[in-house]
Amino acid sequence: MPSDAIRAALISRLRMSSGISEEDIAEIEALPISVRQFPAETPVVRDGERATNCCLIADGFCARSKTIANGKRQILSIHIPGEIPDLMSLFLHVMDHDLATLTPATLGFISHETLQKLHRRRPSLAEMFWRDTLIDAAMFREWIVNVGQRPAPARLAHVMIELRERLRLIGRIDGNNFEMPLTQEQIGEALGITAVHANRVIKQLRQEGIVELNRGRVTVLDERKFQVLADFDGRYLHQSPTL
Amino acid sequence: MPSDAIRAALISRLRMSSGISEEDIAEIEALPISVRQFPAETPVVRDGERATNCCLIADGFCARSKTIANGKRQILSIHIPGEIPDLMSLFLHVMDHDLATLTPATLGFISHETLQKLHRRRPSLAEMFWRDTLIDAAMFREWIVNVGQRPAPARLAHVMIELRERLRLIGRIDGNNFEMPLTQEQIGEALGITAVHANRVIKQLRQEGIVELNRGRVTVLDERKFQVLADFDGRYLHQSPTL
DNA sequence: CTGCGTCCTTAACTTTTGTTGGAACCGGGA
DNA sequence: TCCCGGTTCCAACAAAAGTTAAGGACGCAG
Repeated sequence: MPSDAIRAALISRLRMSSGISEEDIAEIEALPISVRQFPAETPVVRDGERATNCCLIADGFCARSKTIANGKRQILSIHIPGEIPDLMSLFLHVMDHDLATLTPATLGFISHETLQKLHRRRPSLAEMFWRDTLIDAAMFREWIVNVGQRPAPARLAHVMIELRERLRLIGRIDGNNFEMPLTQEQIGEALGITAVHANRVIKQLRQEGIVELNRGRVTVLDERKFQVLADFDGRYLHQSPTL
Repeated sequence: MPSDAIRAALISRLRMSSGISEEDIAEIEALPISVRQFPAETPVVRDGERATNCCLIADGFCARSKTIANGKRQILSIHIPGEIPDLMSLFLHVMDHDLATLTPATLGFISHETLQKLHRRRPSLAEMFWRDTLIDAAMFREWIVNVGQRPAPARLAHVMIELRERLRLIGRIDGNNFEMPLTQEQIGEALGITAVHANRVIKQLRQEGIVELNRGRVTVLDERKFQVLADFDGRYLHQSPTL
């Protein structure tokens, strides 16, 4: 993948979420980015490491997670092309969680130094990136609510719809189905339940004719039931810059 | 409370978490802040509202929360003097959650306009505030892990220790006990369990001689057991600016 | 094509947590 | 002082989720 295509993903997302000027686009197009390929299920940055780059997803899916003393793991977020999952490392130098690929992925790395200079040169871009990290935090807040208050089937539906709405923004929805490349083990880790229970819940949603999950692909069977179950209100994604 | 004391709380916290220059301190001391008193259990900003100010806690405790369709409420964070719980509203104009007082509180309001201008004038302060919102996000991540992966007693212990470590920074620890002004109902909402179960857990920790909870005050009975139970690693609080 | 490993699937059983309903306690105001 | 509302506390029962164990599907490497 050419480095231009990578920038395009970022620009199109910033345009959606914040509105971006021509000058700022030019700045991003001039950004030095080094591209690397990663296999599936591979760590990108680890908890405790000192990061010196931020990582832009050009292609593929990533996830952030934390592992606690007893070995249990919690997935904190799922990331899609155009996002910068570790932008926080710019000011929080030592990582407090892991970032890893879910699928084979193409990642572009931008050095902290480059970004710091860019911010001083163009405060409007700094604010845009700041806003980006704030949306990240808003998604964490909703994730807390999901894990803390919703019953397991609603949790699953909610995570699915959140992912779908974000994929929609980058034009990655195909009719009534979309990608969600997690194993049932990982779904459990995202929802705060065991893999066995995740399987029970998936089975239940399939039997009730709400949603089908097959080899990393979600197919919605009954959109109305799906939405009612998920109790989804997308305001927290802050997808419109004017709001 | 004089408006100077309010600024002092903020400055001392920024000094701890980011390091701050004399010029920046002068800027903060010159900031126009309007002070208001709030009774306990009173909303400050509501989900869906458009904020035009950020709110600095001079005295008292606040909490952020979200309420879902079935009426259940999840507490997302607890805030103490010196913090700006709704800094995110600077760029995410419509609130996606509630902010309310827990105790009677003194709050200082700074207009978004003032802050925006300040950032353009002093990028170093902007970065400090940005870092502050990133630490906020780091706390949300840990909160997800807490609610998603730890058994209820560990959840309670973890929230307690997090609060204690933050209170320690502002010199609000008194021997082996500290303030945590939540009802059992609210503790349940913070941990993602019912009030009845919260009561069971509190009783259990008391009977095991680990920690005592009485009218909004926590008394640690066995520090070692307490820490083991909580599985607390404070790195995510990013309290040292050098890291 | 065969064997191996990963993931999915299910069942039986245990533990944790939620629900309901009620009693005891406590502080503040009439 | 006594009452009132909000907490705290508790028990009995129900529901949700965790644990353990095992068989089957599937893709891939040899």
